[in-house]
Amino acid sequence: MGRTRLGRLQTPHGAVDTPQFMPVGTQATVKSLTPGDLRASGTQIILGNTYHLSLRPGHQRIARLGGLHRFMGWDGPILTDSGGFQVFSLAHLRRVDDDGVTFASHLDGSPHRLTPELAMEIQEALGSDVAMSFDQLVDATLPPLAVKEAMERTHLWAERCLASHTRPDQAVFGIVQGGVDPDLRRRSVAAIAGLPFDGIAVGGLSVGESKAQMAATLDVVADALGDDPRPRYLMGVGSPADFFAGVERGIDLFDCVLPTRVARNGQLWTSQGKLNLRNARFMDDAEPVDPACSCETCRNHSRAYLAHLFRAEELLAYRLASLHNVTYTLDLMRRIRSAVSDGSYASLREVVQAQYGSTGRTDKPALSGR
RNA sequence: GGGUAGGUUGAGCAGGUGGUGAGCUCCGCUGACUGUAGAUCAGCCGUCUUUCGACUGUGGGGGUUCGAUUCCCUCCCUGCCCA
Repeated sequence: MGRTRLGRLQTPHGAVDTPQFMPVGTQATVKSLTPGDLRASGTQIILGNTYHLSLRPGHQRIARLGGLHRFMGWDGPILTDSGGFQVFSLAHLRRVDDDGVTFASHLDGSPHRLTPELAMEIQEALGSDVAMSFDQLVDATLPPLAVKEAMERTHLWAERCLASHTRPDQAVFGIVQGGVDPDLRRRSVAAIAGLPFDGIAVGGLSVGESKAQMAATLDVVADALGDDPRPRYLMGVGSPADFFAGVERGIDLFDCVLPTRVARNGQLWTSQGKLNLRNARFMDDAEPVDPACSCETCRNHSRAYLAHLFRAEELLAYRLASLHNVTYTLDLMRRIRSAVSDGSYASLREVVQAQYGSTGRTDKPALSGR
């Protein structure tokens, strides 16, 4: 179990039990799910996005309408990403300089500037419980010099984010970068953890590197952080198996689009592994998606029904599938928390690994046992 | 009954005026998806073969020709117009 830990994160909109998973609601909605659905799934905290919401509908508008919580009807905690991921995912639509990033809007091509100061201003206007520092995420397989340059820029931007932040009721998390290079990662932890952030995020992972590289990098970060008490957030992870790799290395928070995205594409996560409900074999399957699940989808509907809805491209397919996958994921996190408490963690990991594959061991058996 | 336009691989089409028709879109099958430009994308989708490739296929039958999807005859089917 290594560095596994349990905790509770306090925010102005409620507490969050950790380790915890945050469904992603980029555009002020976790796609296809209502706040009521999220509550029913056990969701405690969700994500919003600086870049998307500033472009549409505009952060000032959201502020005028009472802030992001009120705007979207979710009164629980919200963490907002800074737009750093879009520096990566919209690489062909942006230009980076030391001061910030200029995007050509993915909506209409219009120029849109994002700097550390603007990213904080937008997040303060949105009123999220946790704001993320503006960082530069790069492909870990880029030449070391490029990874180093992005990391150093991230460090400078981190200081500017803290310097410009004004809301006392909003936490700010810093982001560690440095690709998969152990030395860069250590330097990045030293730089970020040395600043008065409220939490420390690990960025730049799950972007194409191997499972082994991710685990090894998390080991390096965990070692470098030592007994730092602040919440630790592994950004963009992950799959059922990946949660174990993170939890064992001291991660408290995860977010990922995977549960909702794959749900919309017909992949359902269950206690029996993953199912692709578009497969012909489910057309006559009267079983619930997951007999072990008590979500609305599994209580009331069959695999055959969902298989039909997907084929017919009925909108309900996306909601029922997303509701189930989010429920499954949050149930899994809850099971992980209780397994850590009662000592059954190893057997839980074994079961989930068998269903969803390896969690990516490092080449050397680091952090085995306790 | 007369006239006219057609009949192409599950569906809908493209093409083809005597010399290699397996091209498209659906449908279907499978896979992928990790801080959401994603209810998306990719592969396959006549038969055989892992691949290369080979073979078959333009409504049926017949004819002309070295060679027919193309030209001729005939039959069948469909739409429309006339009676």
